[in-house]
Amino acid sequence: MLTIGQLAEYAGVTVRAVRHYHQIGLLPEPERDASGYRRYGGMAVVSLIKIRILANAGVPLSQIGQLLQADEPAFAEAVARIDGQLHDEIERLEASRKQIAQLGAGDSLVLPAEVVAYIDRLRELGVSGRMLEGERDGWILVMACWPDRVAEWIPDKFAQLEDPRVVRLYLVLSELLDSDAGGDDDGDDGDDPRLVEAADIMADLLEQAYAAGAADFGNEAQDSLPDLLDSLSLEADPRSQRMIDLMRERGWNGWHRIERLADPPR
Amino acid sequence: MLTIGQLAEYAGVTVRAVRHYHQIGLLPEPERDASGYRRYGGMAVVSLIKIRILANAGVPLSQIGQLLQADEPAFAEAVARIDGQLHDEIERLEASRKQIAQLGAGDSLVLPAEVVAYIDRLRELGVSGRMLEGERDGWILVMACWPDRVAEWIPDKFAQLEDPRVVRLYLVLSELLDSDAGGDDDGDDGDDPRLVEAADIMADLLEQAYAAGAADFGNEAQDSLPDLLDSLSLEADPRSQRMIDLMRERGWNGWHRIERLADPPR
DNA sequence: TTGCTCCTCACGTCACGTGAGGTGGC
DNA sequence: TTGCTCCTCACGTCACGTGAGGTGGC
Repeated sequence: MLTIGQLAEYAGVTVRAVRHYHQIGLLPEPERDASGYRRYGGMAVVSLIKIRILANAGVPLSQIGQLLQADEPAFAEAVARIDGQLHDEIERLEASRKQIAQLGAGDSLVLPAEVVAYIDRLRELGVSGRMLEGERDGWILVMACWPDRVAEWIPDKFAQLEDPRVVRLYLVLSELLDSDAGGDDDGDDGDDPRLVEAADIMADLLEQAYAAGAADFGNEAQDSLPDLLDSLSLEADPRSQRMIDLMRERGWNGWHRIERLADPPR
Repeated sequence: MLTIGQLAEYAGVTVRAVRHYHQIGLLPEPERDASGYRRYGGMAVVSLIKIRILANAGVPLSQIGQLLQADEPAFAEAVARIDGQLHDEIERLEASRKQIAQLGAGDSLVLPAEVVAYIDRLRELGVSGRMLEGERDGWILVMACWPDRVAEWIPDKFAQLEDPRVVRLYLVLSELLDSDAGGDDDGDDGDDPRLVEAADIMADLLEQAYAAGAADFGNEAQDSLPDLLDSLSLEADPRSQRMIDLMRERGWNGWHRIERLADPPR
């Protein structure tokens, strides 16, 4: 007859696990010897091994008892169900593997291929790592808010890259992000000339789009996405606030949610 | 700005999960609005999505914070490690699938192919389902105790099946098991003739083996396996006790652990 | 005004892990 | 005698779930 430790070893579980199975009534308490030790027979080994097979398959302990009592057809049905769940779980883990692989590669994350291609194109154009991270985070946000619209927007974004001013804008912002957040935070003695250049280009582009009749600049009426993108920029780099101010000076309100200010800024 | 419910929906988690991440410091507490509600920006959505990707990959929440702070090489290394763990987990689940499939098919369980073949052979010879279950449980026990010796024993077991008496023994025990445990438990008024026949065959076989010089009948000195097999039989069917008694009358002690009694039973 | 979301405790769940304090076996 | 196993509470862990009781927003 086996002690609890031997039983546990045969079945490949801990002693505590065996005691736990007793507590919840999954494994019947065996008889005790003279000194109060539990003594197990062969049946306990067999039961415990079956319990572990089901538990390893993810079956809750609360169901294993009934399962081992069930008759042939009921048991076979349950086994088929468990097998299906295992299959699903394996697929979930395989999808998860792909996701973290992307996460490790630095880009894409959960992003669709078009967006990855767009970010890759930016990299080719010389946009820096920090800026690419910002782009990626922005697209993650876009995917979370409007997953269905991304496919429509991407071609426009590619087309815009044909304009050298757009590329220049990306590169200037790149440089800005890479230059560390700049000595003191509060001293506003003169703007970084690159920030000014970025604002100038931006205003220039918007002016042209406005003249061409682009009424809402892709801002959907009640959607929070542009606001979220604004807040993302602000959280990523406080200098975004200054950028927004500069845009306001040039007659534009907001950065991602864009409105033409009718009057010059007050 | 988003409420906690909107944030949770974008990231595909529960509101409670978001609050939990605040509690453990994984996601920073955002500012509150006038009525004390949390208000989130775009950064929170991005952070939450990254957290979920890592959590879904099985990374403990307690590690995710540091992971997202880590620099490129450290992060890439961690991702490689996580990917390896996912790979292992998938393999574990696939092995588990095979095990429960076997469990569903009724036989083998964790048994090696030779044992499965032996049980299949018994089935062909007409051994009943209940008896086969007993055999299987016995072999599970053997695997738990002496996994390495099974391969040596199986050829002998097959060879024994060439002897018609061995087959007859299996069939008689089969019939016994299938006939329900027999009216009253305590009334020992006359043995089932099949039980007597089984004991006779068994004694006959042992006598022959003893005469041929098989000294220890495969019983290893201090091993508990034969005792466990005895206890398994006893637990599976109380009539096993009577079988042991009958064997003792015929000059043999034990059933699976077998000793020749020097003298006739006292 | 009704229903929905939000808030903060705080206990519950699942499958054990991990001491705490004590006794038995070799 | 020492070290190892066994015993029974009983609290801890992990990632939330689930009310409990109350307030704010539309």
